[in-house]
Amino acid sequence: MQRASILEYPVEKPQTLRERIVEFIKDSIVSGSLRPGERVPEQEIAANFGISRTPIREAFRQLESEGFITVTPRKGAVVSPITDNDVSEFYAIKSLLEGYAARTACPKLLPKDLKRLESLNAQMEKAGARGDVKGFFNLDSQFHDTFLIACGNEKLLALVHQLVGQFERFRITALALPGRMNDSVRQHAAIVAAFKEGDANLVGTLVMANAERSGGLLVEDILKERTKYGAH
Amino acid sequence: MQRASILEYPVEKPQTLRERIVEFIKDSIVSGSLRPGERVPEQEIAANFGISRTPIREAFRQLESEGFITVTPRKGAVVSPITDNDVSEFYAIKSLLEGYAARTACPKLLPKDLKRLESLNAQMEKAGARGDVKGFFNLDSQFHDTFLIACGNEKLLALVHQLVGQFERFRITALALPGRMNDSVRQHAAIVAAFKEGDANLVGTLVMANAERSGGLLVEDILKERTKYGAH
DNA sequence: TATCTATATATTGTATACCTGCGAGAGGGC
DNA sequence: GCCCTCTCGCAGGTATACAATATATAGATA
Repeated sequence: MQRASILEYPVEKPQTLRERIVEFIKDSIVSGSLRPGERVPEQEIAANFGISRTPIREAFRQLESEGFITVTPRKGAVVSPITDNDVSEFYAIKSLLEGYAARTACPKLLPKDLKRLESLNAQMEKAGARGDVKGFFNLDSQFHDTFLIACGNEKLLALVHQLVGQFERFRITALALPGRMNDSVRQHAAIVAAFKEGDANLVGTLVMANAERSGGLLVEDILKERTKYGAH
Repeated sequence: MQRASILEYPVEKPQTLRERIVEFIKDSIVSGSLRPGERVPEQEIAANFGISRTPIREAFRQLESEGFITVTPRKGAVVSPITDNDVSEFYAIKSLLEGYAARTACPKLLPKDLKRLESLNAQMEKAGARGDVKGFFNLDSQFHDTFLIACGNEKLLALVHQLVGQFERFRITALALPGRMNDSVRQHAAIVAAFKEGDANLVGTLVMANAERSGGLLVEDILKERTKYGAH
């Protein structure tokens, strides 16, 4: 946690201090400047931002509910550690939810949605070519949101957003694996084609495969890294 | 919100005031004594329990993240309204997640799990016969938890628990519909039989059908009630 | 009479101070 | 020398006080 003035941090939306703190800590965790297992003392944050502990404690409650930190009464908060098993479980759920969304969205997609999917994938191809992982990531999110929104189940959309938000760091890592972006572009192309055909079952299967492949490669990579550096 | 002493409320687990407040408000919402759309003023709760607003505000953050209340900055908290559309979306997701869990759990179920499922369903039949909705509900939850646990995806289990907790009130209403408990017992029997056969796909389909039927009947009932009492 | 405005009130957001429980370290006893 | 215990300090939990904002109400003016 670096020194910072809360006044200058969020240029946009958030109104209350609590909301700003939530955003800041999420960013810190997702970007890796706060590492899993690391303690998050209220006082330190309060001092660094020059505010009281009250909004910070409220932010902690929210972050705890969303899975970013783990709070033990009378002991304090730590960044929730995420294991390879968590990652594996996450991708299984993402695959399931997105697969359903895609199947359901298939007959509902409008021509402009199809155009959008094609356009996004074309941009992704470019981003992949220049190695722009972050750019690719944003486009990929929009791609998936397209059919998550079109499926019409808003609760499902919210649920997926909550999940992917928590695992953002890992999803970016997965994209950065060698060849993964190009691979993903090919999968997306197949998905768009299936959408055009109106083959809902095929679309569902392909979307699930897309998630499972990311998950599989990432878990493999995590296990490899672990072996390299020795156990835990 | 009635007068009560926080000291006497929870006889068990919770340690901090915040946790007790969370439990209390959840119970109040689920039981219906706090109605959707109703305001939840911090001061009133603080006064009724004889405590300060601090733990209550923290409880609000948690309840907000879990979907029980909606907080608008500088305006306050209201119990989240739930529409028939929300119910419909909820059952779609429950069906999906539990269907997957059942399919995955199928080859993993031990003989004692099968025994447990049979025993639970037998108890449900009795509970249904004597019209014990609450008892049936608890048994039903255990029935579903059996394969949710066995499927091995802990995150999935937690997700389903979070969802069903939020919709508990409606699920009880669904069970109380005429004939629904007997109907459910029959569906459960078919599910157990499919588990014994080891037919994972059939199990998944039956579990999904079970959820969808509850959801369908409930939404129908909600719409009927609405028509009876006039719009909104 | 209707509408606009200003003031008052109620409620939430934040800061500060105090209390309590847990853990680390020092001291003494075995 | 080792272990047990007591005490002190730190960090989180709660209470209270103050600041800011939204809503309601009352008054004045068109």
